[in-house]
Amino acid sequence: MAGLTIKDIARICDVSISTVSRAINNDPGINARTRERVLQVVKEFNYIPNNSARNLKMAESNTIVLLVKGINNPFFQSMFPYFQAGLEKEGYQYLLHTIDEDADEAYAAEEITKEKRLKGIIFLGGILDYPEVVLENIQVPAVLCSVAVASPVLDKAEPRISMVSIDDEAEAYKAVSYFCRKGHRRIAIIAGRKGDYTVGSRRLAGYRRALQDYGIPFDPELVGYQKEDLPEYSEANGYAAAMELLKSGRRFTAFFVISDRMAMGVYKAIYDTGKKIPEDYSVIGFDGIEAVRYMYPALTTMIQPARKMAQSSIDLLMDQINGDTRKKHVMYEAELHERDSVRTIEDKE
Amino acid sequence: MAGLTIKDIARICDVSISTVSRAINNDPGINARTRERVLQVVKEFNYIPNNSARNLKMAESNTIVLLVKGINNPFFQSMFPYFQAGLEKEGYQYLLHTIDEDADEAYAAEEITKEKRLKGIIFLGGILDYPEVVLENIQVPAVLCSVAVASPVLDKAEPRISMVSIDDEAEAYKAVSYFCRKGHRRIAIIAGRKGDYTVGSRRLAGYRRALQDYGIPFDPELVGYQKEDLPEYSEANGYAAAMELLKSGRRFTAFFVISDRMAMGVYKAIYDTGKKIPEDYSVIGFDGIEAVRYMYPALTTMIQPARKMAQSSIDLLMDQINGDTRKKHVMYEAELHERDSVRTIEDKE
DNA sequence: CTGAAAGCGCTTACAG
DNA sequence: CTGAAAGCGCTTACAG
Repeated sequence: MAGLTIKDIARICDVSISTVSRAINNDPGINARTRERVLQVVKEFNYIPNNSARNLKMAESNTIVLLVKGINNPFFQSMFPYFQAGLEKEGYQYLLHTIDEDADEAYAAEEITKEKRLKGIIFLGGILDYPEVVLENIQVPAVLCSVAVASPVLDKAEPRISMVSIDDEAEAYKAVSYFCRKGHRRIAIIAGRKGDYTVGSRRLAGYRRALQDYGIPFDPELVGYQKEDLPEYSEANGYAAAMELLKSGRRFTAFFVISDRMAMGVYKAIYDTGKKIPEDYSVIGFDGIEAVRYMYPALTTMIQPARKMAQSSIDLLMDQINGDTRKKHVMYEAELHERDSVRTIEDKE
Repeated sequence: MAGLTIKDIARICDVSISTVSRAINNDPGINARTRERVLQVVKEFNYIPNNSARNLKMAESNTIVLLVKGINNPFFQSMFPYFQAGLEKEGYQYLLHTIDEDADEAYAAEEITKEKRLKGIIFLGGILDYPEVVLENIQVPAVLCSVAVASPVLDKAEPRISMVSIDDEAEAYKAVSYFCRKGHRRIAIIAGRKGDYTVGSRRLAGYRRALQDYGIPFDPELVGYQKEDLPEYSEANGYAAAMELLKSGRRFTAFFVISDRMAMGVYKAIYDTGKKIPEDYSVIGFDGIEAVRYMYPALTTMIQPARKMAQSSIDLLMDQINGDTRKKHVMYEAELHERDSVRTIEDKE
């Protein structure tokens, strides 16, 4: 019922199914006229080959999957077009495969690898506790992009997996140092969830190190953790965490917010308490998503080089596909984009 | 090389492959102890069945795909969690399949239907010029959600396809009428691209009808079309179109913007020209995405009932799966959410 | 309850 | 250049 098979086309054309297969796969060893005739029928009857059968039989396909955990993350979303264009330029088919926030990326990767005969796979987002064993299992060229991994794998000299990332600790350090240089000394942070051991904790660590280097004591009361019951890194979570800080009575002049979406929530919290940006509170975000350029005032934020990160991921994957077995770790720097949400505090204040 | 097959597991367990298959598929006709033993080995060796083989053989799977055109559309994004939760609640596997802006949704649908033995498919976004023939071809329960279709299919009495939508013309009419009741008479619109014959043109039509009903002459100079060279419905496009209007020297007091993301761009254009919202310009958006609640001032917008639309799509699909062949068309109303971006113009002004 | 066998729709050596 | 045949890894009647 589900439609025509290669057999039907063969019968109609009065050739063997081998010939039909060769025609649709552009096999060089086929008479041009025969190919035309078959293709004509294929078109006319709107025949579409069954990919499952194809995947089952073929030694290898031409597709690369981008396995995304966190489809709602606008920073990841901003990378999709780059991945797509880049992979297409290399001549590969590109398949976006999304998994739930609570799904197991390792299992998902193995599953899809078995189903399709992938040329390669790029992990975007998520956490991999034992990346080497996962990559070992899937037996397919792979690279991790913005994936949180356990640190042992990150041996600089001899990385055991290919990955591209930023140094979350260092970038958070930059942002907070900037605040310090602008004269801020009471700086709040909207961090990860309590107990987070990935990106959130690394950015928090950078925050603490910056404070220390500038001789500012760390005040646990100035740390706003994301709520468990609100979506992670969402506007709502930024709003809730900021509101709590704002209402705590603690004095501070700046918010370092570890995601741009949360920064949008922070803006609203500030406005809702009748305060102004940057006069009363300065704000720095993280990610560099498109939307925050349009906030009022435009958000100063740490921009992750989305395009470069996507391109590097593709490059590292191509290296592997082309037989270069050396794994590489590309670490990018984020860039503080100064816009209008941070003010300078003069000494006399 | 790609890992264990069912044969390997059979050999290890010293049973036939039939038995392994029954164990992993929870077939009732199998000895409980045998099943345990097999499952134990499956787990230990981390065996994952090949889905292609499974799809090829099985009469029918348990999966439903959500075929999305426009992965970057935040309104669609906001529906993902509802689709996921709803479909899971019904006991189905849910697969998000995304296609490019310039891909052919009809072809994609046929392709995936052949590959997997789908229980059903939901189209989200995109355009279907001949929906009946497409749905006829795929031979699988299907519903269209927010898909632009040619009107003939929309016979109210006897719809030939199942779909859920809003009435774009009527909703735009509502928004613009609201402006009129608030005393605005010079109202600009940020519309679709020139030549758009789908959502954009319908909302523009609603705009024109509202003006007419309120005795306001239509002024083509107040229509800002989206630029061809900027992403559709993006902040950047809203910014560019609004800026052009703002600099044209035309007098007007309000912007009806047919997408929230564009409204974000409009905000910035207004601010960049040194004007205020809503004092100088009032703004109404369309969609009801999360982010615009956090704009300053909070955007008044037409909220599409994302949750209900997702749920209805699921319900219509379930009806078909359960054998009800009657097609239905569910039309929802959007709701104007009054926030802070529209001011009242007094008579004397 | 279990196994041997057929077959899903393709691709790809192998002969001719 | 073309066809007959094997086989990818499963599921599922059919026997026993």
